[in-house]
Amino acid sequence: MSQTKLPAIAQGTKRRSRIRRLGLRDLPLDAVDLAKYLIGKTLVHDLPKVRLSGRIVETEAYLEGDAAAHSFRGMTPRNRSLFLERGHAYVYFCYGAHYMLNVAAGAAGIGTGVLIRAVEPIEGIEQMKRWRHTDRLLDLARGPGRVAAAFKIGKPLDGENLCGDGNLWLGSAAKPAGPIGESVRIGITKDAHRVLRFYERENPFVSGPKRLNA
DNA sequence: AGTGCGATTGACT
DNA sequence: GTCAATCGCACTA
Repeated sequence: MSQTKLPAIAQGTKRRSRIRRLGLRDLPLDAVDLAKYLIGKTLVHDLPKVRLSGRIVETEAYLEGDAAAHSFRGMTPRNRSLFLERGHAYVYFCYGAHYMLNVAAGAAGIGTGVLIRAVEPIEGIEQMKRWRHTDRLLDLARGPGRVAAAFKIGKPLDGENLCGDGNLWLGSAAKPAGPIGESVRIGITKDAHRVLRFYERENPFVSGPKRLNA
């Protein structure tokens, strides 16, 4: 009796169970804690024919009373998803060309969140290459606009609950996160001195200038 | 109704 | 390294 030949479906089940969906209770309440917590966790987008997934390797926190946060001047039609309970997606369109994915933080009514700035691709790499119009693995999801493009994230996913049973979700870490680095946030002009950017050190999929990634 | 600008990217000197 | 593209939205009037 051979044990080596498992049915394909059983192998698939076993492989998939390495990553479990994160629930609301898994997410720290505080935006800074959440930004650090998400490093190393998995971002998954299940499309009809393919699963896109990757390790989150760079994040930024946006807080209450933070002039750089979109919520600074209160709720508007654009930023309302940022005020949802933690774990919801806030997808924002910027520079006339790029979408960016945030994970809302805090309780409902609090406009804080975490920007996903870079992801190390794991599954669906061929599709990501096609959509991103590049074969360079390192460039697929290095930068917030690229993350959204590689993972096919656009306005329709704004407000999605990433801790529910939807197609876009957060998963546990496939591999534990390495040492976490900190720096100021990239590309902002207000409250620019605050150290609210977090990344996995020595990971080549992290964006940003070298001086910030020491 | 008009204006300014942004949590960026890709192309180019 | 520099720089233009591009457009939805918030703000002013």
